[in-house]
Amino acid sequence: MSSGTYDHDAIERQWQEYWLQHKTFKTALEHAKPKYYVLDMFPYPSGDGLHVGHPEGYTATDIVARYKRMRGFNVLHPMGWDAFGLPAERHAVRTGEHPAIITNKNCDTFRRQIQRLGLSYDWDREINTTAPEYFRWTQWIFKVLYERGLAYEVEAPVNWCPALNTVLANEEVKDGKYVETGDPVEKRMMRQWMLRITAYAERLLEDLEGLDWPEGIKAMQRDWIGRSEGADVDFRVADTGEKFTVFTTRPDTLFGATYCVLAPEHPLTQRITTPEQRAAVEAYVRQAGAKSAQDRMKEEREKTGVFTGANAINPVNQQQVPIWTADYVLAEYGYGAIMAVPAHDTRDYEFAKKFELPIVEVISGGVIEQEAFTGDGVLVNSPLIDGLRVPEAKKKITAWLEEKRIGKGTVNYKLRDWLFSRQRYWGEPFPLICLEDGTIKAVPNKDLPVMLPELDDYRPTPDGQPPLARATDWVRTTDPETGRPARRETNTMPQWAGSCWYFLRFCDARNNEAAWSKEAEQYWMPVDLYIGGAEHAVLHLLYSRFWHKVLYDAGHVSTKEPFQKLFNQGMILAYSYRDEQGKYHYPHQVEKRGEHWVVKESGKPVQTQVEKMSKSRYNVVNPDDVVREYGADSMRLYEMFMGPLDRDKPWTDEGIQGVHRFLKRVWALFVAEDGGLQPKIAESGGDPALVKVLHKTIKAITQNIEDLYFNTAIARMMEFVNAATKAERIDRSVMEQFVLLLAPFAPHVAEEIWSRLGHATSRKKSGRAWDMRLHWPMRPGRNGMRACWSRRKLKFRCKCWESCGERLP
RNA sequence: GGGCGAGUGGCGGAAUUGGCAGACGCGCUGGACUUAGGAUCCAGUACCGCAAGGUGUGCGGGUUCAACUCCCGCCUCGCCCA
Repeated sequence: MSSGTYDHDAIERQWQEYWLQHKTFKTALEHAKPKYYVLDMFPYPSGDGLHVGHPEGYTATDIVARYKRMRGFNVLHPMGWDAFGLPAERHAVRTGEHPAIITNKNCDTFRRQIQRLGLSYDWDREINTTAPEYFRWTQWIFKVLYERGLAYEVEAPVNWCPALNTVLANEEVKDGKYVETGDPVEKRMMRQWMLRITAYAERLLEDLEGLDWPEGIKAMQRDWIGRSEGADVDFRVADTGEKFTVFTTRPDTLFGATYCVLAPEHPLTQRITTPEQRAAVEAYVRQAGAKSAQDRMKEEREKTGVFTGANAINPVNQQQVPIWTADYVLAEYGYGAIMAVPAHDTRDYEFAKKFELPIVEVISGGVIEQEAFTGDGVLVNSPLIDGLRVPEAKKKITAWLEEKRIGKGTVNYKLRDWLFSRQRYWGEPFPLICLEDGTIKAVPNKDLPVMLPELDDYRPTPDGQPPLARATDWVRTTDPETGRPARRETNTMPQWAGSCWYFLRFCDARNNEAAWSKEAEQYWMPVDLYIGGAEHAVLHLLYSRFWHKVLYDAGHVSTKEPFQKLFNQGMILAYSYRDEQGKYHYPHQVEKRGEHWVVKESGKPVQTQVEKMSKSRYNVVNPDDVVREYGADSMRLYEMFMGPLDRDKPWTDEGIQGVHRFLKRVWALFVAEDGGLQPKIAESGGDPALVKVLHKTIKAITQNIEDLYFNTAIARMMEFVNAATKAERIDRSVMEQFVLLLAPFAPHVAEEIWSRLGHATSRKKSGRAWDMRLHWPMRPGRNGMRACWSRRKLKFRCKCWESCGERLP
């Protein structure tokens, strides 16, 4: 290829083919080099293909990966597919086709699209969570959890969606409906596998401290874990032998407790109800069962509840207070029972007002005739602790309760154990069997993976059993130790399972003997930089951290935390055009006339706004189209140039044209119309001013990449090109260093120019040729303008770095 | 209601250490390329004003020689939690 025009398509295809063929980005353990592990949140390969949102994070990590390689790091930069999941299963239910077929097809599409972006992944490490050689180890890790007592079975109330015949997670249910389809969801008791994540609550909270994560994400995790200090207090039920325990964060307000509330599901609720209240309580309990936890907790909701007829005895003053049942108290939180202090708790206050229950002030400072006072103040009406302020009062009353053995100081967490089973086909089977006597046994490691059975019909059974129950021959098995008959577990794991440990598999992705080798894990972990969307702020990141800590305790990994630095990219939005009837129009169907946007054909006015991309808004940008028209380099550059990585920002076609023009100017700066080098690039005698510009550019871009400020890095390159375009004569060495700066951002055009500059890249190792992928330009040291980037003179290079006042890699 | 974040030209954004506000790009205006321009190149472009000059970083106050940046109070938007 020696054409003088910038043929992005030919250039990009040529280099992509070269990289793949030569496995240019294949990584191996190299103990002599410092390592850098840069990871993307791997995608679910949906049938829609890649979205322009995906490459934003991928490009950012790719720039960092390429840059770190140039700085002498051994870089682990892998990609894979989080491929279990509901869409493929729905497709299977509809068509009767095995979900692996559509899944693999989608993976192929994603791989092709991702490779077309020139991302420098080590494809020899590609993984797929649905591959038996992968989920074999997911099952193995489940066994680690199981054998450490962290997996257990319960009959639990679950969100059951009759339309889908499956259980849903709490976060998948809103207003009593499945968020995806709007199908109604009800509570149902069901045998479920749970993971004891609550056993790790304290450590999950504590270890957030040392992580280089956005503060907002840490705050969300802290909030999710929801640690609160308080006290367990025992209340006796008057005239019975019964008692119940409440958890309160405000033991200082015990003297203000004027009633108690049991959750409708609390075992005592029905037992203590007096005959005259029975009918009302039973009706109420039935009603409450139909509501979701989220709905019940809503503050703006009108409080409801029923008196049980029974009274409790307040342990601090022996006063009798009525016991109510109300759905604003959840069975799952604390003990499903509270002492109500209407004077100092907003929800109790509303409840007391509505049902005319007494309100007793025990902390001065508010106007309790008007509203609950939740602030700090001085205790009143509380014989043991009068005159103290809230924190001291808490301490003193807690000590008193402990002394009297009617309570104790405790820590409570909002975090619940993790509901880990799904009644679905397309997930990892549990490596468990159940003997006839009910004993549960783990499948021996040598028999892993437990494969999914082949089915003709992927629906649940008519009586509501999971689809796996259809495979009767598969379910019926024998205990490998004793030969006795046994049954397989028919639930499967949730989609989160595979993504909880994929970063470990990448360290040693082709290992058939173990999930990973100790050597590889110790070398590569932890992940140095993890980039992905903020939608995984809590669940994926918390679940992964939990598994990692379990693996750490079991001696399988050497770091307490998996992800040292986390960064969330923003969303890519797009302009949408909607007319007065609310109908959306495609961007090519509208135009701007004067100040207003109208539909081209009809002249009807449309409103324009920036929104999330979606098919229904007619504003989706397809990466394939962008790459075809402008090339992968332009796409990469534009996604980085739009604005700061962590911010939401709108896609515009003019914007990508702008960076495409920039690349054309870069090309023209090096390549003359006849395809030869521009004559103004000379061995010596170039404009000395440009050397200064170059050094400023090197400094700025180096720092910008370290800080992930890619938009300003690109602006600096544009400034350099503007200056270089104006110069009459430029030193070849200056131009060469500029190409190196460009390379992580627009690798195809940079490699092409590099080879046209006479460097045959890694194709030959003699003469001028050295690998541009292993050299980052540096500013010169004190004693001169000579660039110091010789690979052979590593020592000299290090010295130079120091003289620049910059840190060594 | 609570927490976090943001508010700068026509637009995306820069100034992240208190030190020339508006880098860079888009758009727009004018010009060149002896045809065309949705190609390319050159010049201009915060606002008001012919100009001299004046005004400007959501609003109101404050600290400072100096404030987009720090402090206090408010408004708007976004996200998360309730």
